[in-house]
Order: sequence, then structure tokens, then C-alpha cells
Amino acid sequence: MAKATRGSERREEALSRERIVEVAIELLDDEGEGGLTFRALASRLATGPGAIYWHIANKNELLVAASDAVVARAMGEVLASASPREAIRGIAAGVFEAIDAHPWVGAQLSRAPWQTAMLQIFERLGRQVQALGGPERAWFTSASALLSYIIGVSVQNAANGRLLEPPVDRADFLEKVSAQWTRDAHAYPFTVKVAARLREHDDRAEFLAGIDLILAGIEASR
Amino acid sequence: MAKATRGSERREEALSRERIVEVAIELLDDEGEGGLTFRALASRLATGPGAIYWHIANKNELLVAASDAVVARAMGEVLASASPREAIRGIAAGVFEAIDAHPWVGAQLSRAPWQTAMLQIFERLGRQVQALGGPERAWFTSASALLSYIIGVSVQNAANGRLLEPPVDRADFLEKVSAQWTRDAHAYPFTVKVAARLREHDDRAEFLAGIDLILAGIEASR
DNA sequence: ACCTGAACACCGTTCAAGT
DNA sequence: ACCTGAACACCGTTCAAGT
Repeated sequence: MAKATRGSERREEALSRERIVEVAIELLDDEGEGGLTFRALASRLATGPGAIYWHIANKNELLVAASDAVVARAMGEVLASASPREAIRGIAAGVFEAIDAHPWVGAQLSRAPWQTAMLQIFERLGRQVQALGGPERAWFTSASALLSYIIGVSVQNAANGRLLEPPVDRADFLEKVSAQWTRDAHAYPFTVKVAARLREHDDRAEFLAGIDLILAGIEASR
Repeated sequence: MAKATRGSERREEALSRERIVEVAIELLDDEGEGGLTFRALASRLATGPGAIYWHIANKNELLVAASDAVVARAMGEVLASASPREAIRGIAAGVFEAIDAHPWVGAQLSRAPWQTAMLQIFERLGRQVQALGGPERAWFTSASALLSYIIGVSVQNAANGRLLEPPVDRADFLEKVSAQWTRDAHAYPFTVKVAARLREHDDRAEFLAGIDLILAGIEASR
């Protein structure tokens, strides 16, 4: 009913659950987990902190809704694949990249599993595990293992990213970490031996190599 | 220099980093993550909140120190094993049980990887991966995949435990979850198909089955 | 029905003052 | 050197009062 509705975003949208979640995601992306406060969020929404509580029960519900939205979007963008194997790699990469782009989602998923977000990923993975063609009794274990691995790596990758963010350079950081290990060489002989690989490894490639390992395990044990 | 030093704990110990960390662990175990505040901790230590800062820089350092201590203890209790395979299962079970008993450790490990705690687990796993006898170029990937999977499952298991703690019965909860899935049967056909397994599955056994899957993958791809 | 914003009961952390 | 505890700058959440 505004006099001139412009095609793009209107200046004054009414408060709604969807809009609150959307702005919360922006805030989390911009400022990190610590940046999401009801005061900051209210200010971006040009209202008072109390108004938000009319639409959302509390901060936890807000975080659940925000991470569900991000995961749903990511799953929607996963392309169809020729083989189940490729499809599983695609889902895995989609989750990895979504959490890499929105690190706070990782923290939220490990704080509250059994969210819709996890269920969505599990379902997607499961269908492909089924298509892989092993015996039915192995499906649950295979899909669970894939889900746990994917979430585990993605969360740690996101945490690393957050750690490195402000001033630190990735190469510098890894250099320092592996130097530390070399100093403790007597206590950590294995780690020192593979430290070179740490310095040069590609997180995403390493992640997918782990997926292949689990897929090989699934195929081997049927 | 007390008049009568008793064999067991003295009533009045001086403040020290070790003692603070020890009492913090007790507090976290008793009250959960939310229970660790500098005021509550100070009160258990019969001092003021400011005193703690003489020994520990901030809350994050306290959480890192506490989880390092728990993991170090758990790793110390892992028994020697005949085969590398058994040793890896033992390390995995040790981590799983330590995080199950101290759920807050899970949250902390996924918030701050590259802690001593993670390094210790990685080193232990790595030595056994090496003993497994595959090619050296595969060691890093194999040990990383195992570590990620172990931490991923343990963290989620701990989060579930926290979720279920207060009044909820595990069977009831799983019943409700799988009922929810059945209602959304059209959206989650795979999940519904394996829901029966969810209701009756044993988390620890499922976890070890996942380890076996990865081990099978490691052996298959060499 | 929905919004406002002051107020409440907490936090982590600092710091002047003590011993 | 180490401890004390009040004070500061924040939180999430509630709620009387408004429209």
C-alpha cells in the first residue's frame, strides 16, 4: 500500500520471523557469532530488542532457524550427479562450503544436532548410500558415518578459519604450528613426520580424500 | 608448614593454575558449560573473581587448559593393544568415552582445534596408522580422517546427551524423533526406512562400526 | 495484535587498594 | 607477588505501557 512500491527492497518492511532470520544471518556473517545480540539485531531492524521476542522465542531458536535456512539453501544448490559416488561427493562439498562461508553454522550444528538441518543432510546422503547398492542393514551405519565425518571436518575447518581470520596468514600459521611440532619432536614423532604435508595440504581436497576413504570402506565391506 | 598435614586433601590449598583448572573441571562436570562462571569458580575456591586472573588470562584459556587435561588423562588410560587395528579402536573409544563423560570437552574441541588435546589424539592415531603398514603418502589423510570422524561423532554424541539430560528418556526421545520422520515420510523416505534402526541402535557400537568402515577404506586403498 | 524501551539479573574483565 | 571485591561495560530476557 505504499505510494511507490519499488521493484527492489522496500525501506520499511514489517517485522516477521523470516525477515528477522534473514537479517540475523547477515549479522552473523558480518560480525561473527559474538556479533549476534538482540540489541544489534534490533538496531539493524530499526526496532527495540523486545520486538524480536514477539516472533522468536529466544536466541537458541534464532540460531537454529538461521542455520536451518543456510543448510536448506546449500542443499538446494547441490547439482544432480551421474553416479551415487559423485552425488555423495557433491553433497559433502556443498556442506563443507556452506559451513566454510558461514562458520557459525558449524558451531550451531555441533551444539544442537537433531535439527532439521542435520536431518536434511542425512536424508540426502542416505538416498545415495542406498543407490550405491549394498545390503540394507549397512545403510544406517554408512550414512551415519558419512554424516559424522562431513560435519566433523566442516566444523573444524570453520573453527580454523575463524581462528586465522583477523591478521594471521594461513601459511604463517601452519608454519608456526609445524615448527612447534618439530620442537617437540621427541613427543610427537609421527606428527613431525607428516608436518610437511600439513604445510602444503589443501583442506578441501583432504576432506574429499577422506570421503573417498569412507566410500572405499563401504564398498569393501559388502 | 601446617601444624598437621593430613594424607588426603588439605582444606586450604594455595591458589595455583593447576588447582583452578581442577576445580573448573569439577564445576563443568557438575553444572554444565553454563555453570562455569568466574564468580561461581571463585566461590568454590573461596576467593574473589579477580584472583583467578592472576593465574589464567581469560575464560577461553581456562577452557583450553581444562579440556587438555581431560584428554591427556583419557589418553593415558588407553591400554596397549596387540594390533594397530585394535589400538586405533581403543584410542577412538577412549576419546568417545571421555567426551561422553565430560560433554563440555566436545564443545571446546570443536571451538578451538589445534589445541594440545587434538595434537595428542592425532599423534596417537598416526603412530598406529603408520604401524598399519600402508604407503607413507597416505598416512596424513588416513590419520586426519580418523581424527575428524572421532571428534565429529563424539561431539554430536555429547550434544545429544546434554539435550536428553534433564527429564527426557532416551527411548521416548528417539521414539518421538522417528515418529516425526514417519509423519514427514514423503519428504524423508530414506530416513523413515532406517528409522527402526535409530530406535534400537547403540551409539558406541555404531561409532566403532564407523571406525571399522574407515579402517576398511584405508586397507582397501593401498 | 504487535511494538517500544526501560529495567532486571546476570556475565567477563579490570583495577585500585590491600597484604 | 598475590589477592580482594567493587565497578564497568556488556549480555538475554521480561514486561508495563503504548498504538
